[in-house]
Amino acid sequence: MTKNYKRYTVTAALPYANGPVHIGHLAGVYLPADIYVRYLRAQGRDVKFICGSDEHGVPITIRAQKEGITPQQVVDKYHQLIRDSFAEFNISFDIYSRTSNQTQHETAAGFFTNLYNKGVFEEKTTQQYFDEKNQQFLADRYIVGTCPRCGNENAYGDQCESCGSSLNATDLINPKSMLSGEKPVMKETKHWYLPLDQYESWLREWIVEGHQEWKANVYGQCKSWIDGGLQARAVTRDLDWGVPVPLEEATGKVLYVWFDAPIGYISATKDLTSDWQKYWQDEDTKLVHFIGKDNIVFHCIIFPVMLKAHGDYILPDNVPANEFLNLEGDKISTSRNWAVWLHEYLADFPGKGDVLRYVLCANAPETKDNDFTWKDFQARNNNELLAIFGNFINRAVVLTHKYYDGKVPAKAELQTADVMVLDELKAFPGIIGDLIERYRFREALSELMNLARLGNKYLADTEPWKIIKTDPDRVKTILNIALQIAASLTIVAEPFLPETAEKLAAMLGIKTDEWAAAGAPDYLIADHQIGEAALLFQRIEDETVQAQVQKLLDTKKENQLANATVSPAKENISFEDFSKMDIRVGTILEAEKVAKTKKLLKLKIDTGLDQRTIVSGIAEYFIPEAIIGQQVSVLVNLAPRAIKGIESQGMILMAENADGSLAFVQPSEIVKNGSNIA
RNA sequence: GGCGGGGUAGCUCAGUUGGUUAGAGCACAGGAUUCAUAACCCUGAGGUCAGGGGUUCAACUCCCCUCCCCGCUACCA
Repeated sequence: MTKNYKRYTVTAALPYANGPVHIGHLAGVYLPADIYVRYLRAQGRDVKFICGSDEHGVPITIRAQKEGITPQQVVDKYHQLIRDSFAEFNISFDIYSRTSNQTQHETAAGFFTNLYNKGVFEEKTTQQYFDEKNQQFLADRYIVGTCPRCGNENAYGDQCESCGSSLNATDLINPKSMLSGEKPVMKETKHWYLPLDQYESWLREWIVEGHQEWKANVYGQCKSWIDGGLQARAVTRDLDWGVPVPLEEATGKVLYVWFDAPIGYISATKDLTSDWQKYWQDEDTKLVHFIGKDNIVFHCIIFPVMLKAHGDYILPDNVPANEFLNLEGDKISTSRNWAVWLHEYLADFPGKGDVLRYVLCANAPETKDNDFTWKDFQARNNNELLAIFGNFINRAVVLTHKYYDGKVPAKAELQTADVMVLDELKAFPGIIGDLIERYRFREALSELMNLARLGNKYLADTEPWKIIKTDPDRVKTILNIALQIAASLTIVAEPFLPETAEKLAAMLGIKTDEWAAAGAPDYLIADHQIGEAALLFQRIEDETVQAQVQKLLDTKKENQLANATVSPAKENISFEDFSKMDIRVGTILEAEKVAKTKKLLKLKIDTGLDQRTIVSGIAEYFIPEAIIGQQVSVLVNLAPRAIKGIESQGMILMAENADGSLAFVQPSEIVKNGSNIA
């Protein structure tokens, strides 16, 4: 099973260049990848760490249009921002490239041509919606219209968020382009498809049988996709932003981003070294993709099929995907600005990159979604990094200076306690390294802290500050061993906390880059001079984290206000049209949640005319018991409709806030049920 | 709707192929100590392992059902 690889190619998911990166990106992908790579390097292994910005695709063109700039300007801006953020957190890519560059265009086009010449693709001509005003085909996501199932007027071409049904763009009533607001027309277009279905049995053999060691979330997803049957997927798209399809008949078409992006790993490697083929085409190379869970299908199914179809490439040995990180109980969301942005964190906490690395690794979403809170951030800094790690180093160094002018004392005869501690010390690098190789970074970090704990306990048990008065020679041994622990800590901490390790190495006068030296009982030789004690970590006060929480709440609020756009007025209607609507005041008599739905309440309403049942999508904002007795406005002559098998006879009028929350439209004082609203 | 992951101590999480009294860190309580950034060290309390049923000598672990959270369902880590 375990193969002895000669070298490693490690990739981290290409961040999409239409926004900055936040703690979720770091915790989910870049930090674990960086720890893995730093560890491999410290082991002296041959490794290339590859990443870059993903700069193509529709969302970037939309963003450019919104901001009134070119797509290139959009990606230039975010490419730099993202690259700098990673650099500041010491994510040690060997190259951070980008998919809009020349190498990528050539590589991706060449890859396509290779598969095309092999006859891999299927060609299909289909009808798609086309925006005549903007002269472009529309992705399903960019078409809005009325949902044929529930009547929601803001359903997307792929899904209605009101009733949850998944749709085809052609199902929508009154479709409109989100780009121009115009009604799109159907137009014929030809595309090339990657026949994933033809690779099903191969995928089954490769993953379902061959990679049962993959993480449960990854393996489970892959198996479910393969079992569920795969479909051919278009690899081209009608768009002018991307890698042009290298065929005469395909002018105006580009490669679809998911085909283009993973090839970015290869082209980035080309930009890094002329030796790139060794890292992609040699069976002795171990390929590992670090990604988030949303990317599993691309890295485990689609890209491997591309590589397999090409034939010259190796396949990933593992794809350690993480789950998602939440922030203070809510999903991280770029559009809602609910995030801790990396560039902002560093502005607020200069020099504390390692603290965030520590916290995000200790609480990484390795097996399930996790929550980042500022309170936890503070606690981990103060109670763990500072109290256990920093404090141990400080004690050892301060005592050495106090008794021996900062010179490492020589060991005398060892006692049982010393031997036991040295034995434990010896075991740590192997334990931690093994965990890293198994992608269990959280546990590896916790073992790192246990090493610091070992040091603290050793000092507490041997009490050199007491013994110095009675048995000074004994103290020499104790401090020698304490410093050996500190030295090993430096080395094994480097993958996790590179800045701290560097400071520590400077303090102890050692190097950090030799993993093999960690755990040794005599790494520091007698009389070696160490530097003055400097604090590795500072206490983080309550006010500091409170300010961060406040900042988060403020930006959320500001963002909400900014987003509270008023939708444009609809077309004029005649009085007759209006008077067709029969709106009455009614009272809610009963309310209960519709089983197995998130949003639906089944209401019984006294409309004055009758008592009727209405199903309303308001359950997320109201507790059923609490709304009984309230008066509401009811559209009573809306044609009945079955929702979840219950006939809904009318509609409750609601006012919707910017955040999606709802309020009843109700009379300011109690009126008789059945009163007309006109 | 289909599928995947998860539900274990107040909080964040471990728990390998079913096998004694279910573990760790943080928080909490008590003690000890003063070299150290009010830090360290020791001890303790704290769990119907979401709920129900089944298989078994034995179930957190395997099977079935129910509930809850998250995600995917084909371009937001």
